[in-house]
Amino acid sequence: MAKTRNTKQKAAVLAAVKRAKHHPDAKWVYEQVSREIPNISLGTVYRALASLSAEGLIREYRQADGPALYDPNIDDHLHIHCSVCGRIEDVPPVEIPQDVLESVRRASAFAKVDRVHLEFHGLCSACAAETAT
Amino acid sequence: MAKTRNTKQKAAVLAAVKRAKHHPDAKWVYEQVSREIPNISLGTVYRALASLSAEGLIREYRQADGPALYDPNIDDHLHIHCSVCGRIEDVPPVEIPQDVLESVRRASAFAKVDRVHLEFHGLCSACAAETAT
DNA sequence: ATGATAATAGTAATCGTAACTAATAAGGGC
DNA sequence: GCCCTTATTAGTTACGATTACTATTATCAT
Repeated sequence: MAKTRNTKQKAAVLAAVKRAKHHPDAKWVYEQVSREIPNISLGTVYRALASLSAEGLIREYRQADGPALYDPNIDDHLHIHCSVCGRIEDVPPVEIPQDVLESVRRASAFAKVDRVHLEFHGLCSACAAETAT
Repeated sequence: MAKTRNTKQKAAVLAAVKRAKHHPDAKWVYEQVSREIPNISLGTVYRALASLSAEGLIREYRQADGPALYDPNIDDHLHIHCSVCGRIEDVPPVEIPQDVLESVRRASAFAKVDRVHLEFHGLCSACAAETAT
């Protein structure tokens, strides 16, 4: 909610993430934006990514292993990771039933359960085709 | 499956994790084991933790943010994180129905879905009591 | 016991990210 | 359009977690 200024750096970072066909990390974004603004600082990219995420224009996806990824798709969705090549695809959201959440809450003696992190892992079709040979 | 040797370092690391009442990280284990083996190397702790995890004697829990945690409980279970204090509790496993997994598989055009990472976030009772005041 | 070699201590290196600081540039008011 | 305040930047250093490297030590099959 703080008044944030429009800089060409931030605009370029946003544009780079939005045109990404995958889930880029900060390094990829830095390389992209560097073509346009050769002396941009890596720190600026990190700051822009954080602020764009906070503003809800992109989504930060903190994977368990490896760097944070940034997602041009801000609609509610989940991810599936290929355990061979690391490829990540979007999938529609999956709801955990309320009664299941309630049983988790009771088992843990927590006051409430307000967020569920759900991610899928599998084998993408490309890797499946390769392993088959 | 490689022949692994029994060293007092590895035994001490295993014992430290097993007696932990929480989900310790490598640093905590290092501090614990250092009392027993003062000149143990941090690298040795990391190596022992990795090898014990590979042998299935403990479980590695790679959280999205912060260091990897190690779990003395090797039974199938999940975790719930308090978003205020970071406390982590074990909870019983929750199954995702096969038809849901199948729809995820179809949506992603993956060949198969073989693993689901599921973690809960909420407010633990201690933090709830504190916020209430 | 002894020899091959896995594991160790100690250290340096790597990776992703955050923090710092002086210089720059948005953008609101005139 | 021109200031002026101050957010943002470039450039750099620092940091935490982890891995890699290397010479030395210690396990364990023979």
